[in-house]
Amino acid sequence: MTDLALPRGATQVGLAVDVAAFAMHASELHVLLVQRGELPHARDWALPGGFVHPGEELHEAALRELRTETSVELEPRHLEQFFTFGEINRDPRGRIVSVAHLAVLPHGTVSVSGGGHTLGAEWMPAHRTPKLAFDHQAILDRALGRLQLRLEYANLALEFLPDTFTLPELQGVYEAILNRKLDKRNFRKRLLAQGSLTPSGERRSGVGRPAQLYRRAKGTRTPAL
Amino acid sequence: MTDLALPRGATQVGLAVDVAAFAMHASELHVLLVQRGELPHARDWALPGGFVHPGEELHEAALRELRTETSVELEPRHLEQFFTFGEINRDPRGRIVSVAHLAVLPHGTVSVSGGGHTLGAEWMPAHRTPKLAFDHQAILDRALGRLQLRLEYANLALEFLPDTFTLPELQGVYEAILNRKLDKRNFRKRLLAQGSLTPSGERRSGVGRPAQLYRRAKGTRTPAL
DNA sequence: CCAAAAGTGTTTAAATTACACCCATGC
DNA sequence: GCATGGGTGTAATTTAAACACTTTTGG
Repeated sequence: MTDLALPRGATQVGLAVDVAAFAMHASELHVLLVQRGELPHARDWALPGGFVHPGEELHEAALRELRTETSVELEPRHLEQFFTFGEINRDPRGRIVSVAHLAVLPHGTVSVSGGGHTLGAEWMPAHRTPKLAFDHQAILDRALGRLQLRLEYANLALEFLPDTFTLPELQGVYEAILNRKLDKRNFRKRLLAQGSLTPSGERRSGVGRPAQLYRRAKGTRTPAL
Repeated sequence: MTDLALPRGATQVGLAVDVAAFAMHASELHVLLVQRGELPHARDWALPGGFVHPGEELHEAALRELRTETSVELEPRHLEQFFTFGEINRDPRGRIVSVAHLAVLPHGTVSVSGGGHTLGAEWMPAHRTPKLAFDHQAILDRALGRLQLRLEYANLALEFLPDTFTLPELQGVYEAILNRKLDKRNFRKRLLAQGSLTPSGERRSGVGRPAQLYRRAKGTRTPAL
């Protein structure tokens, strides 16, 4: 491999990543937002994101922005690129192309606080967010669409839950993402039939009858796509 | 909107597009390839593509590259971005991020010749291509996957055909893309049931019994996605 | 009348939907 | 013993898959 110069006329653009990071809280799907501390759009809420560093892969940049703009400590259980936003005027600072990523964080990722250049970070209900900076509402909409698609294909719902979980909890994840109610009996039938769950033997007590705990069956990791 | 400077540390990268353009020829799915005339990878076959110009939208760049690198005269009937390839070392000239596009050209787009910096352009069977430059085989593989997905969702198969077409022709498109045979009776049942085809009244004669001609039913344009 | 491709229906299996009551526990 | 949430089965409908022969035309 020879090292060659870029041809003349090759547009140099700012390369950024944005991350729509989802998690479940209180039976509702939440998305992680940060409050911007700088112009443009200072004080507006936005998806975490920023510029890719030299020598950094796209997914590494996505992870870094997630970690530094928020105090999220946990590794995402799923991370995928889903669309690239490149409209000329999407950012007033110049031509900035953003490769948007979808991330799933496990349950328990509750407390976040701002970091880096942000004033703060918060989990907000994904289906009703405040006005967002730039074209981030469009990015979020597309992320939600992709999330719903992935629910059917991959077992992506499992990534929202801890290692062991109950069937009503899993159903709650589906309902929060699809934004509609599902029939309990049909849901259980379908999920158990596909054989990707193993009963752990334990049960979880709370109010009402204790629920059977399940875990992901061996050899059913979410495919890489 | 204030005009602001890019922050320090913002990576500037070369922004490119590549296009996997498909069409049907002789009952086989073909992809449009160009033979490179310059380093790197001179004389290798590659997907048409190149750098985005300043002030040019991503899809405009994709269309321009398609037109200038090949002599394809027709408008694509479908064009969508499907993945962004950004690995650090995918191009020996430096950090070049390519937004890959999938295009569908209508039937009849037969003759192509090289243009611009290419030595030539050719339609090649999509499922068995020569060794390709850069990571273009990976791009093509992903394009084929996306094409198969779209077949189910949207009526993307119709975009491969002229305005009027026969059911056996349409089935041929499905079979070429899915790379397997389909049952004639079930295929017709399914397609006619979904009500997106209207018989034109005409028939097409050739060898054997003449076939009924159909056209796309009104109000069933392929969704924008 | 023969070759070639178009066209047509039925049966079976599988998947999806709708739907209502009993069970186990904590207080 | 009662409130709370967990758990279970069946019938009806829809959808998908398998499968072979007849029809129309040109030569």
